[in-house]
Amino acid sequence: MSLRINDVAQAAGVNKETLRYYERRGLIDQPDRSPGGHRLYDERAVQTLRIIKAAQRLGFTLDEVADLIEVGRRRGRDSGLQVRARAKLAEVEARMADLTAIRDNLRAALDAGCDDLHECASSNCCPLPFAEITTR
Amino acid sequence: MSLRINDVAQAAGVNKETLRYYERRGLIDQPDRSPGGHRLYDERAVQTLRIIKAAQRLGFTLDEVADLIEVGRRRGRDSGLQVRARAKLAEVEARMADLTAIRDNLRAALDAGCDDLHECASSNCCPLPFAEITTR
DNA sequence: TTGCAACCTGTACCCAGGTCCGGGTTTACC
DNA sequence: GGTAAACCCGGACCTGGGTACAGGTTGCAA
Repeated sequence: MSLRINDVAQAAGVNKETLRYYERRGLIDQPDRSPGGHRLYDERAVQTLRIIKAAQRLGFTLDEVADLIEVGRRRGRDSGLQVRARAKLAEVEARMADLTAIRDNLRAALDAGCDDLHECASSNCCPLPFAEITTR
Repeated sequence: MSLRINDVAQAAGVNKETLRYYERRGLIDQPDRSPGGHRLYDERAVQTLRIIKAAQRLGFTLDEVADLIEVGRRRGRDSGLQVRARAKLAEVEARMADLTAIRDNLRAALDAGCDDLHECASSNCCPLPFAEITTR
């Protein structure tokens, strides 16, 4: 009653190449094999994929997901998920602050009716920040 | 009274390889050359670089910047900057909405005290969205 | 005139997160 | 037992925005 790579991929909504890729990266366990070498998965593989995808949607990279799975394995109190989620939250908020600044600049450019970057760069009444390059 | 590649790069706060790269990509004009083939820039090159960097900070890709410069060149009313800025604003706002959802999920996971992804995935009281994979 | 910094070209490499390809097995069904 | 679909593996390729390197000129000054 085992699943083959394509079954698992479809059930989890990913490409089957992605499973082999995650296996290479150590994100999912090496599955059993048929006598001829074909991968044979069980239901838990689907769940693991869902977990990986959920963590990615929370903004974790694959390396971070691998780490989360690793610490989850050798459990005891505090798997570290809380700590990592707090750090990731701070990252996400920082990224949102960046985007907020970008959005405000775009809106300012729209409100000011900016229509030519060269003109804006040479007149100093344009709201776009042309000078702040070296400071970032 | 011409500037060499390193002068321009330093004035604009970028790597000099970046100038050659932008030249290859058609973002900056081919500069004059010395008899021996060294690039000779004028002041406008520095301004162009600043414009490129400002546009990047507004979230435009290099291809989009190339396009903005191109339409800015053959002017007439409406360089297209307004239209493009409006579209980019919509993109930025969509990205912010994504990040808002991510942030809210992270906060929910923190509030719920989630500590193990496998446990969360199998109990259905966890606020993390494990099922929404195929829908995106 | 010699020495060395700065420059030239073309190409390879970096990051992440996959995707695709080719040539060769294996499995499943009729 | 034949055949087509599914699978195997290793490696190349993709996007974006650069950066690094090798091996060969040029520019400028002491």
